[in-house]
Amino acid sequence: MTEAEARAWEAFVRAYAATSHVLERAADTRGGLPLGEHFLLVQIARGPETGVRPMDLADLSLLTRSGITRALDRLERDGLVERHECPSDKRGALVVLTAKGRHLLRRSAPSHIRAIAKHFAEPLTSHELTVITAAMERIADTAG
Amino acid sequence: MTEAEARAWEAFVRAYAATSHVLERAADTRGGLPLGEHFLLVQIARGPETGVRPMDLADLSLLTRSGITRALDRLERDGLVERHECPSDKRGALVVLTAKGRHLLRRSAPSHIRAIAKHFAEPLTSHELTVITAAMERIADTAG
DNA sequence: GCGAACTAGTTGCTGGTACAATCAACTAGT
DNA sequence: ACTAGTTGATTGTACCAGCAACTAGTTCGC
Repeated sequence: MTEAEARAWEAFVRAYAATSHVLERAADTRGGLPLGEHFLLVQIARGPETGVRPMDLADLSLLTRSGITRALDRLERDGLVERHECPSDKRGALVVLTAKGRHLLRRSAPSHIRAIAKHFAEPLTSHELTVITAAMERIADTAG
Repeated sequence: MTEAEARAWEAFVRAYAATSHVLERAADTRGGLPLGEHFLLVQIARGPETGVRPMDLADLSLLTRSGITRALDRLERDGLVERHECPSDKRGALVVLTAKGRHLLRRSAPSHIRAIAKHFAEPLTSHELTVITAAMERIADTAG
């Protein structure tokens, strides 16, 4: 590994730590959803009407299967999602947003988006944005 | 925020999650140091001979002050670092590597570096590497 | 069909992190 | 020097994540 690569890695790690801390705090002070839960709800909202399999959520994937279980427990306890039985596979569940979950997601999204724009996107040129998107997707796919 | 920005953010988060998981596992199976502790030891090794202030470590910064305290507790318990009194400010401590810590860091670094090269740097072109370094450093500095 | 291998999801346990409160030491204003 | 306010570091508490072990349902090979 070259010196330049090491420097890139360190900058990458520090950038992630800095932005995630800032966003977490921003969400917290505005009564919004924590980063992880927001991400999860977005994935569920994007999925088919019939629901999303927890396993697919794990693959997407910031959490392991057990992490998904606990996160869904919390979201279900708070009435934001529901688990339904999967007709084609009785082991599995189908997770869907409740009306409350959909509503909270819509209400929480704007400030979340503003925070990302301010702390992540704004410092970047459009060329950097393009390059970063391609590079990050490649990294995520090869590593994941 | 534009669609492109949202996509960049999501790719960024997923890339971080994927690489950090892979590296953590790689370090674990080879008996190496966990990511966070490795990072911490590197920062301490880089610092002045006289030692590094825990607060500076927190600023660098993947952990809060309290996180640094616990992490240093573990490292000190394992004999990798020592806390000395700071002569110029008696509230503070000066953290230095022990011989054992220096040795373990040297032994752990190569596989760590190989893993970063393989899962982070290798998928990138040199142009991407340059762009990413500059962009990530800017993000880390503006957010942190 | 029927048992073996596999997969989806959950749970006990352990370890790590943040937040808030606290203590001690430094700094400035009087 | 005395007090007020700030800063470096530590501790109590609660929460969150991963691993490994487990249950239940599915699929494959014979």
